[in-house]
Amino acid sequence: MGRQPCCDKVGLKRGPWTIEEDQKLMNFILNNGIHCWRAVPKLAGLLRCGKSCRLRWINYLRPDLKRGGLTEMEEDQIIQLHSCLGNRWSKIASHFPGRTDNEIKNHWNTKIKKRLKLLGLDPLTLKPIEQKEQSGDDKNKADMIPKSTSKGSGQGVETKSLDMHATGEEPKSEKKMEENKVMMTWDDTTGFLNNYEVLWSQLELGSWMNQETKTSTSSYCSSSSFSLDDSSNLSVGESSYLQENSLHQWVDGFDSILSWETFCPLEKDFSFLENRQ
DNA sequence: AAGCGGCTCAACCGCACGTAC
DNA sequence: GGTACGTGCGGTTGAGCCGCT
Repeated sequence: MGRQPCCDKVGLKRGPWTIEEDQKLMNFILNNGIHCWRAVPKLAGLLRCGKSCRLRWINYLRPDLKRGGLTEMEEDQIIQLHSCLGNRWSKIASHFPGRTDNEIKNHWNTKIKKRLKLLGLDPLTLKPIEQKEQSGDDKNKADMIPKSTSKGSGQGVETKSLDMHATGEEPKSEKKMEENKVMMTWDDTTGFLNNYEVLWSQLELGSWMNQETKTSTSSYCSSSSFSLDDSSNLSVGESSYLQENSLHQWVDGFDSILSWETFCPLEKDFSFLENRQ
């Protein structure tokens, strides 16, 4: 069969977005909402493909984006979520309101992965890597390890089965099956998280993860983004659902026609656009 | 000051998925 | 059920920045 390209690439602009393009896109979305990404560039007067517009909006223009680096606590949560979900960046990102999958993916690949390796842990499985791979200088390791994490390296500790870890290497045809494994019921998830906490506490690694942020799963679960405590009357699923929905509602809200004047109070959120060269 | 190498992150690409017809 | 289409996702790339020599 073969799929057609998402757009006719002939005559379309690529590469970095200009301020004018950003403003056109933002103006259009804020005034008209998002109905069909494919139609957006045409209607907004942009020489970009819909995909490119979507990416630009999600990763950069969305007013609810959090700016600035990820905190240590967020990093710890990412590590834990990654151990559960594997490279499902969008799912991981859904637990961090205002963060994008791209941002988290980049952060993982450039920083967290490196840090875990220096700790002697396989970033995919969190299992200890062979000793020989650890021969790097320890001084640098110490620099990479957060102050709260310098307690232990997890060396020689056999991690119990964390088969739910996606290795990121399984064939995509098995994705569905894998999804079924990961998409546990929320009750299962809660149970898993409890077990996971026990697991962490058994690992020396757990101790460094827990220290400053108290990010065993209990604190992880009481974080703002994945809260059991904050929404004690809600199941984890419900609270997570609410968080995801808040964004959907936010986007849907634009369907009810937001004028540029309405948008003006948000101006400060977009000041970065003017500050760019 | 210039050259170099490593790092970061925005953006692209290709494939998978969901859905309408 | 098969096909076409729009969207989402994850992997990868490359330009620009920064620190070091």
